[in-house]
Amino acid sequence: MRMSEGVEWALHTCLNLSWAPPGEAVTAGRLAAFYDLPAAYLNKQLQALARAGVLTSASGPRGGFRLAREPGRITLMDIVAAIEGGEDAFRCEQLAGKGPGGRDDVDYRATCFISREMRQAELAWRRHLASRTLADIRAAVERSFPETPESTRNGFANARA
Amino acid sequence: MRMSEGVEWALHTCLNLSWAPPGEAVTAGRLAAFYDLPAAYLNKQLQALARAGVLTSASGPRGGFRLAREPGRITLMDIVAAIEGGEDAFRCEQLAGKGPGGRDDVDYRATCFISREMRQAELAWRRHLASRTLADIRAAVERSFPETPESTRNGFANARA
DNA sequence: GCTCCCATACTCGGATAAGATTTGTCCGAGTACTATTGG
DNA sequence: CCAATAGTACTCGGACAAATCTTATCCGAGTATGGGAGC
Repeated sequence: MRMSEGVEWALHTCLNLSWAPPGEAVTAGRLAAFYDLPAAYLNKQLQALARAGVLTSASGPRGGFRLAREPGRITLMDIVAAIEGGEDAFRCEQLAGKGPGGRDDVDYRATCFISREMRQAELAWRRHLASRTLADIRAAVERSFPETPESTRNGFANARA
Repeated sequence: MRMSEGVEWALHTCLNLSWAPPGEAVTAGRLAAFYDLPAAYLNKQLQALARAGVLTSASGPRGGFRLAREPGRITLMDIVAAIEGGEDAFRCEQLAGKGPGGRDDVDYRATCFISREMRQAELAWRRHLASRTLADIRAAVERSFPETPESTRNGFANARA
């Protein structure tokens, strides 16, 4: 059970976008240059974020990506779900229904105690991620590293591509 | 981020083993027949559980698998970790260290706020799984379906292989 | 009759392929800017 | 001098390939059983 590498990219990139000059879109190329990532692949992840409504995108000169709403209304869960898809990691194949005494007319995703506990565990995970917004992270970073907003903007400005 | 199918098999199989006649080992073949699973592949998962110390294994006639300790001391986390490996789903590649202002002598897995929150979320997940034992599940099942212990033993007895 | 030994059948264990998902790359569609041309 | 227009460069978007992980299968190593021979 390994989470896609793109999730980390997406999280950091969204955070960086929260420091972008207001009203300006940032291209995938610049966002990728920030961490020296393959631009085309990061672009793919950003597309997913755009489809999920986390980012807005624009083509052409002056185009690029920007946050679709204020950072306080974007949770880590939003970003993770956009990249990984909303499905549970543990997918109950209703094994209990295939054993002796199993019946076809019962939905074991609701009945099976194993399935329930696994779902509860994931729910705890989801809840934590949903309780943290980009604004929270941003504030914590700024408190520890006050120079970050400016150095991030400089990073965008200096990056070629 | 998809959890291996083997985790579901392992959980159900361990639960079934908790109902096995005491002192008797059950072969991978019978455990697989219970849910009509590919025996050789289930065997592979059971090997992992044995390596992790959840099960004990024995070769030859009268051989097979059995729980390595009482069900009250086997958590769902033990089983999941045995199959999936203990590593986190989110693996911090220390992206923050590769950006402007990043330094090589800092461990960003501890510093980076994104990494921290992701780890916290997974910790919540782990905690839930670690708080539930096989005995808990078994008790819940027996309360709702009192015939399960016997029908499971019958399933083992009747299964060919 | 009892014991020892050997052949046998059974089961786990790890090495070996097939399939699926993730990762990475490329080129085309669309858009805003710019320079040029005509009024 | 101003406006309209055509060209141009730039960016996202989705289609296409490589690599990695998961899933599945197979055969060999080891072990308890059962029968037979010897005492």
